[in-house]
Parts: sequence; C-alpha cells; structure tokens
Amino acid sequence: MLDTKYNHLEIEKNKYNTWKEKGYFKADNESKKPPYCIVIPPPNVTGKLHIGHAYDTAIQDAIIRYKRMKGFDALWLPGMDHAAIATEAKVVKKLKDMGIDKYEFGRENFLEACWDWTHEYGDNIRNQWAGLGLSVDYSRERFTLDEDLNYAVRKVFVDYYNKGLIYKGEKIINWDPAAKTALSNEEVEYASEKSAFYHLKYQLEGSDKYLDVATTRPETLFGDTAVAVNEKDERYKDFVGKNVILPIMNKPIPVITDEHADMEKGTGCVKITPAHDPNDFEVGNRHNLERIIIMNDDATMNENVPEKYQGMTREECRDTVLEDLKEQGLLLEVEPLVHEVGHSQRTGVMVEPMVKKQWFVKMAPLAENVLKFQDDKDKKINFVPKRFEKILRHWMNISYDWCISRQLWWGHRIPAWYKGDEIYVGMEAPEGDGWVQDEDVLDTWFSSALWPFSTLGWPNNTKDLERYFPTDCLVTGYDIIFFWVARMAFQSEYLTGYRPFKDCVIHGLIRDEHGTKMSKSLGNTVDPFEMIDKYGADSLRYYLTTEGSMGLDLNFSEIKLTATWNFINKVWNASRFVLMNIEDLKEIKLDNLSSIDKWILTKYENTLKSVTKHMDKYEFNLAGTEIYEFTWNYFCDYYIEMAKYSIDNESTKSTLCYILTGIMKMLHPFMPFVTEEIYQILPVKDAESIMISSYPEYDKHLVFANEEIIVDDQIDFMKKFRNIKQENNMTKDLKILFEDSIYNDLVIKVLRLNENLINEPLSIKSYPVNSNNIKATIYFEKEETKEDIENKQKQIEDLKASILRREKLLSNENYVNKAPANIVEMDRVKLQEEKNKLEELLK
RNA sequence: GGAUUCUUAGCUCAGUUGGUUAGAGCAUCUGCCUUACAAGCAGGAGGUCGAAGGUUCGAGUCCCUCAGAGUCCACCA
Repeated sequence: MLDTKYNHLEIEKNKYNTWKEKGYFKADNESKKPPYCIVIPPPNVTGKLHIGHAYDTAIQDAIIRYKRMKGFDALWLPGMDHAAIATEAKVVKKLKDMGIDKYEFGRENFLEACWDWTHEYGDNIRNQWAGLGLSVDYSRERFTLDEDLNYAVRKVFVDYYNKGLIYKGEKIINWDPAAKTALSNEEVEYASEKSAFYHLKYQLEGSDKYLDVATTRPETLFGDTAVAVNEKDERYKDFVGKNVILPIMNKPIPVITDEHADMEKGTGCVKITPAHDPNDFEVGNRHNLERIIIMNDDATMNENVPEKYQGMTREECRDTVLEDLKEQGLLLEVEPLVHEVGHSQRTGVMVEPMVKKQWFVKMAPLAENVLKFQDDKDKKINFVPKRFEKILRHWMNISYDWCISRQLWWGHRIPAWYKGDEIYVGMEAPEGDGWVQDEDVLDTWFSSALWPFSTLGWPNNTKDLERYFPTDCLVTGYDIIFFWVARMAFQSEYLTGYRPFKDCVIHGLIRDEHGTKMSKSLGNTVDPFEMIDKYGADSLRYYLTTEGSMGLDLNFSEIKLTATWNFINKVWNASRFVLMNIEDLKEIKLDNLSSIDKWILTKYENTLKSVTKHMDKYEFNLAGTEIYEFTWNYFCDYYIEMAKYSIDNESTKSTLCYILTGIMKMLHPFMPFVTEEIYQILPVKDAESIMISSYPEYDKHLVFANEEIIVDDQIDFMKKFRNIKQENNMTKDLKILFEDSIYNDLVIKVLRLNENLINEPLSIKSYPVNSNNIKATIYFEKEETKEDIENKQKQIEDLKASILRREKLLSNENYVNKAPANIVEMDRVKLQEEKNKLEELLK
C-alpha cells in the first residue's frame, strides 16, 4: 500500500531507465501511426542546463507525451550544439588555467581538447535530461559536428557558393578583440555607457577657419580620410571641396558632402573613418576613400598610427590623444553623453568595427523567400502566440548580409582552398599540390539553422526525413527567434522547399521572483536540479508548464512550487484512498451507476473534453488549471467524500478507478513519474506503462446532465448549511427539519447530522436552508444577536440590489432580443430564486 | 524613432470566440487531528480589473487617448 506521504525521491528513482530500456522513447518509422516530430533546441555543450532549459524541455516533453498517448508515432529528436565560439572560449580558458596557450598548443591538440570537453559535458546533459524525465529518442541523437551534419553543412556552403549566395568580401564587420574573431550583427549586444562627445578642431588648410567635429571615438582619428557635411548645410558650404588638417597627424583630408551627415546632429560635421565605422565605411565606398586600419586584431594600435601610440589599447590611446589634443588647443569641448556601445555576446568586450575579408551569406533572396512562405497559409510557420510572427517578418527585412566566417578552430571548417590567387570551393580538397584550406570555421548558427532536417538525414532522402519532415512543432524562447528560428526558416524553405516546422511555440524567459533577469553575477539563478531534489521533477515540470502563459516571462516562485508539491501529495492521497478500496476490482463496469457516479463522470468527461482542447492549442496553463480544479474540488472534495457511503458498491469502485485512471493520464504529460507509479498499482489498466497507454477519449454516453444538476444542488445545499452552521457557531445540538425531498439521504450522511436531532424542531432560533430541491430549517438554542440582525439586514439589501439589477436587465428589450436565449433564461431563473430567498428572509 | 508586452486581491499570477455577482496559489481570520491527506478539512474576509473616453443589450476581454514598467529592433559622427 502507498505511504501516507508522497515521496518524490523514492518515486522518481529507476523509472526513467525502465522507460528507456523498454524502448518507449523510440519512434518507429515503420509504424502505421501518423508521425509527429519535435526536434529539441540543441543545448550548447558548454555547461549545465539551467532553469530555462528545464522550462523549454518540460513543455516539449508534455507535448510529445501527449501526442504519443494520442496515438501518434512521436519522435522527439535530441541533440547538442558544438556552440563554436562559446565552447572555444571555455576550452581556451580551461587550457589557460593549466598554463597552456591555444596557439602554442596547436589546432589538432586544441580540437582534441574540445572533443574531450564535449564528451564530458554531453554526458552531464544526458543525465540532466534523465533527471527531468524527458522522453527523447536517444537512438537518433545528433551533435552539430557529427560527420553527416558536417556533410550537410559543406553541401549547403558549396551550393550557395555556386549560386552566388555565399561570397567572400572585404567589408566592415564586428570584431571581437578578445576572441579575435568576426561576429554577426546578432552576436553584438548593446549596453548604455557613460561617455562623451568630444569636439575636435579640424583647421581649414591655409586658413584660420576650422570645423568643430564632434566624435565619441577620438582615438580613431588616425584612420580619418575625410570630414563630411550635408550638402544643404549652409554653415559649411565654403569648406566643401577644400581640405582640413587632421589633428596630430597634420595631414590634409578633404571635406566632402554626404547624406550621412545630419545637420541636426552634433555640429553637423562628421569625421569619416571608413575602416572603423559601419556608416563611414558606406560613405567611404560612395566617395572612394582610402580605408586605413589602425588597430591590430587585439584592438591595440598598429603601425598606421604615430609611433608614440603604437601598442596602446583603444582606451589608453583615447586618453593620450585627448591629452595631446588639449595641449595643442584642438579639443574644443567635452560634452557628457550616454550612448549604446556594442559588446560581444560571448566575451563581453567592446566590439571593434573593422574592415576584414570574410565570408557572407547574401540575405535578400533568402529572406524574401521566407516572406513568401509566410503569406501562404499552408506553407507558413504558425507562431503560438501569433504575435511572434512579426519578429520573424521584421528580421526578414534586414538589409545586411550574414557574416558567417569565424576566426576560430572549433566548428565546421570552411570548405574553401587557396593556391596563390586561385580559390576552390568544394565538398573535398581539390586534387594537386599547394592547396591550403581556409583556416576559418563557420558561425555556429550556420549548422543549427539546418537542424530540423540535417538531423533527419538531409541531404540524403532518408526514411526519417521523408516521414518526419517537415517537423510538427518547435518550442523555444522569444530571445532566439532572430538567431535561430529565422535562420531555420530561410534555410529550410530555400533548401528543402518546406517550412521546417508547422507550429512554433514561443515561451518567455524565467526571471527571479521579483522579475529580475537571472544572471550568475547577480547570484539570483535557480538551479533546476536543486529544485528537483527538494520537490521532484514532477513538481517542477507541472509548475513550469502550467503556471504562466505562453510567450510571457515567468517569475520563478519557490512558494508556488511547494503548492504544486502539495497538489501532487493530494493526488497521491486520493490515489491511496482509491487503491485501498478497489484492490479486488477485476474490470471497470460503468453500469448501474448511482447519482453521484453519474455526476462525477459528467464532470470528468466535460473536463476531459476541455483539457484535450487546451492541450491541442498548447494552452497548458488552462489545461493544468482544469485538471487541478476537477481533481481537488470535485473528485477529492466531493466525490470521494460521498463515495465513502457506497464504497462496497461495484459501480462506485469502477467509477473511482475509471476517474483516477483518467486523472493520471491527463496529468502524465506534466508529471510523468508519479502518474506512472500510481498507474502501475491500478488493478485494471490498459497498458504496461502509462507512457504508452492511450489518452482518454471523451465519451458522451457518460454525460448525465440531469444528475449533474441534482448533485450540484445537493452540494449547494451542503455549502449553505455549513456556512450557516459556521457563521452562527453551531458546534453541536443543532436540530434540523427537512421538508419532503428525495435527495436528503446523502446530504444527511455527508454533513454528519445527528440522526436523533433530525426533524425535531424545538429551539429558539431558526435558519432556513434552501437549495432548488432541498429545503430545510435549522433550529438552535441561541438568542438572536445584534450581529445576526445586521447580517440578515445586509443579506436583504444585497438581494434587493441584485433583484433590481436583474429586473432592469430583463426589462431591457435590446437585451432580451439580442442576447442568447440561454443567458436570458439563466437570468430569469436566477431572478426567481432571489425573489424566493428574499421572501424567506422577510418572513 | 519603430515594434511589442505588462498594469486584475496584501504578494505572485490565471482569465478561451465579449455573456450569471471576476478566479487560483501564498498570506490572513474563524472552527476542526472527520478512519486518503493537518504539507489536510470546513467556513470567511479581501478587487469600482492602471486612468479617462468609445463600440455594444452587455467590456477585465474589442477600439482610441493618456500614465507607469519591461523587452526587442534601429539610430547613436
């Protein structure tokens, strides 16, 4: 028999391995069932899974378990991401701590260290998936650097190159001076920083006139090759076409006109540094200006600046330049300013825009294709909630190309080879001597963009690809829509001709209890596995999936997690009661049903119908609330209490078992462990594991509208009775007189009324208790107090107000004619009830 | 500058296509160890749903304006 208390530690032991060994997680591409597929957003092999992963995967597991029980051949494909820059940074640091320099170590050795790292952290992640109870198909697990995924990557690269969708070009890119690699625009995060607008004096050549040029980056002046003003700017029209003297360098540079110079901003004069500013780069292109790169790869000043400044960091150089300018009287003004400065997402250092030769994906045709798909309702990705489609569409209007080369070692090496000026792009190294492969690897998102189909075997037309692609659903946070979802969309739609997934379920971020973003530096992170130790994976999963609503952030609350534990404990104890009483049940026979059996079955079927609807629409909070309410407020609070008086009855036992089974099945996607534990003890069950049992189907033959009304009325009576009893402090010796009713018996039992005092009205004070079908009067030895009178008066006032409101409503012709008939009828019934009650009170 | 979300009970949040007198958890008050559960049971108190307008027979829900908070994108010489 079950323990009196739910013990999550005990229950969650061993089940996972059993499921795994029995092969329940494995999809079967030979099966006759319709396929249903989700690919996991592959976690980076950089460390432990955090609460966000727990959230994301709990949702997916709920979906996949539901679909599996619903009769689908459900495939949840797991895997991990090599996370090029993120992992490389970790391994570099690890080696550094051991006193090893990456470059001295060499490419081969370094990659070996990365693989060791990957295997170690991969195992951790698999253990954590097990702890969460995720039903992923390990037989299909993939890693973004697997040989076949690498093949897919090379294939895309080569095809795109041949079609002109991938090209190598010298452009301005975001340079991470710490990782010494290029970044995409998406990998740059902006943060407000206190800085200043420095007004510099650019003297007109051979004149005492000068331009006041405002800049936030005085240290880049060494790379200036022009000063731009707006064509329409009257203030500077005499300067245009002449030269100004670049401070410190004492070099003449032209004053040009360009649309980029905004008359309203600053002084209207802009220094143009084509090699170190994206806008200036464009200006430089328009005017054929020289690009002078003034920094090394680590962002120290290079040989193109005067010797004095060479080797300085950007920051040191800025300070020195400012001092020197001040000395020379060329610093006109320092205007404090707060502005956004770009930082590398991974290393955190300030990004340096630099001109570099890199590989790019031409975005315009790919993006356009996605928009075409989104306009076709049979081809589009359906976002849940809908509003997130806008983020995709917005991102597809980008004007810049995607920089995909990274100066890293860990990743997919670019399949391009060079020999002198020759370049060869192909699946394998070209024949002949002297070819050297490109040193760089691809942006990690290049391979994860192929994830939904490369994992299923693409570009080979495998059985899995044919069966499971396009996938059915992708679950991820809104923070990576533009990183990942958008890229999967354009890659999939261009390469395969299909959307990568039909539905895209977007959830929010988990924040701390005050709504602050979790971060290691703030120390407000929540470790999901600590929570699992304390409350169990079932509690954590149910809490995460049913607490918030899709697309909104969730403020993590341990108190609510304990409330979930309490709910499971309640479920546990209800099961305990049921199992204690149905041990000898041989089969579930739902005939000769009593009134309460019919009542709870009706409530159950209606709940099931609604829960199924919510599950299909990914409305897990609503599904969860309904199951919770049904289980606690109807099944436990009333049915079990009432069933105690007919527990030997076969129909009661069958009903108990039937409903408990249904509750377990509805809860299983959210709390797999405890529901399996209880399912296993049921005397009658339809499968060897709840995981592979079938989800209950709504059965309209078990809906009894009449009994629902009758028992609801009995409950209504009981509530009113208890209310009066408690309000008047009638702890004992209350006497009750029932008017004739066929529905009293159960009420008398459940309310534990003293049989001797029924129908013996002999006391001072009397209280009427009426429901629709049951009418009674309670008598009690007590004087009427002032409070009693006040209470009664208040009740009368409330009733009168309500009657007035309803009469007014019902006399409104518009309402009566336009509102649905059942709503109007309900008001009529309610009105009559209120009138009856008022009459009663006024007696 | 563009987009978007949020504002509902003391706290944290639900609230489906507009439809009875707006719900939950926690906290709080009262009474109970009633044989599944005291991490429980029974009962209560607590909200003019951010503000003002509009559409409608009917608005927490739809529309407009405003206020406050958050997020994303763009700009930032």
